[in-house]
Amino acid sequence: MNSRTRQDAIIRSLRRNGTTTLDALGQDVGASRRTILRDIAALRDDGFVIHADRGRGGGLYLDPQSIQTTPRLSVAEVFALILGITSMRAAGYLPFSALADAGLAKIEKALPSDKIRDLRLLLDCLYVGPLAPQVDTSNLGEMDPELLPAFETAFLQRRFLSFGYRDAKGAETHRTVEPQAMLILPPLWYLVAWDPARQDFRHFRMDRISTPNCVEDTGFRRRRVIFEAGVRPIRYV
Amino acid sequence: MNSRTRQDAIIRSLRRNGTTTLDALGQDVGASRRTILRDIAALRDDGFVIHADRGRGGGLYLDPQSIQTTPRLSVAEVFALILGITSMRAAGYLPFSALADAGLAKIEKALPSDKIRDLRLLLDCLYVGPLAPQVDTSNLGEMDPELLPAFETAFLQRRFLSFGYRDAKGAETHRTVEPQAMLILPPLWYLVAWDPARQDFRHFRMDRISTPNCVEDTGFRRRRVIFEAGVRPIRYV
DNA sequence: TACAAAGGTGCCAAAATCTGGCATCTTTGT
DNA sequence: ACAAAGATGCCAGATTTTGGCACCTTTGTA
Repeated sequence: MNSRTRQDAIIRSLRRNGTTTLDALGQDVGASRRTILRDIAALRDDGFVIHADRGRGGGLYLDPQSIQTTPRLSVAEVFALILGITSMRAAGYLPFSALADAGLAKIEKALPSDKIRDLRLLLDCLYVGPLAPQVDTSNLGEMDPELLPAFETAFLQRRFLSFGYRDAKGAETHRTVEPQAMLILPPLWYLVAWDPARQDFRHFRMDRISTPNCVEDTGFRRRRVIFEAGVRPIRYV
Repeated sequence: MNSRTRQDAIIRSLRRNGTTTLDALGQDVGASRRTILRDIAALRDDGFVIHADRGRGGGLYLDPQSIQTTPRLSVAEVFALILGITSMRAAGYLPFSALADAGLAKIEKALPSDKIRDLRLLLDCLYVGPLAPQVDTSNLGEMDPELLPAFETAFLQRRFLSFGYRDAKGAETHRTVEPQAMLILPPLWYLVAWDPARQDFRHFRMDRISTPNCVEDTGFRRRRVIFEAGVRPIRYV
């Protein structure tokens, strides 16, 4: 059993038993006291609030409120995710039928780890607050058409993109990045890109980007028929 | 560098370079040829379609179409997730303001792994098809009120729940599970529960559940003030 | 107040896993 | 025919994880 699986088991055990002891946990998940302690430290580091009472009659238990304070997806957000997918599908946004009758099966498979920790966190407490009757998606936002040509070239020819950027604090910087995707968080557009200088993905608000232009061929070569025919269309939705 | 990070680096390198060789990849991500091969095997196992041409003039490259056939979230679904969250918030569904101006920051943090593989997959190709102008979330579905009392007791008192279940093929089974959450995938309700017999989480469509009742105290003990005051409210939204 | 039971920490050796190198095989363009 | 490129199996070394131990702190109770 790897450490992730064991940590999931610990969370389940805590949920199931309410309050337990280190030794009982060890018995339950089949690991030593020392390992359980290490895992609990890791889980706490991950944002799980696990209370521990020392002394005689002490024990370990999950904080019922912890879900609201973890850095993970909040319950409401996960719920929104699921509802989001479903309603998008219902409205014809999604050409796929992956989520049809399978319930959560696809979502389970889709989430990065094979066992869904965040869904498990969701399970801890379902409270989403009052629901409004209708989702309003008007004003999805628009991209400044002046930016389009440079972006289109960058994406289609897989070139680096260079531009000026004014961050949230108003500081002006110059970036050269590998454009990866365009995202809309209505009403704002974002460029998602790999920044080689910072060795990380960064997100740039489109309305803060100025004077973009392509600076370099990234060396992408079309070698196979599949590439000849399959240069992917970039569509700005 | 751990294997996850290295595999991400491999995917990026493949994207950036179009076609490369094992040795070039090894140079790029700083690992041996053998390790690269192992990682590529793992990535393929994970659903990435990585073509390899043997022989002189061969090379490795990502299948541009692969994104549509992986078992992970499709691009459109990830997009729907993001749009879903945002529009839910805009409509007042979410009491939190976590996603306010932070763009994807919260989503990044929230996803199970510290670096978001699915988002990276999303980055590989952004194509969501034509968008409908309006999301329709009417008919969110309702729960059969006859089921409520047993479920309420099961959740509030943390008891096992026993019921008859007719699966998708019409087969009738009897289940005894630990109820974890209620989910709505409009218009359907689901019970999410840990099935001890199967040692896994299972999802049960509410309309396929019959004669539920609580069968056993799970041994949850209220030991601390925090539990006395904090028995979490289960609200059926 | 002493004591026992519970969580917490540091350290080290054993166990498990990961990595790199090597030999060898298969495939394919020239 | 040959060379270049991917694929596989194996093994030893490196790295990480795990378990055991000693010892500490905290706290309810006799």
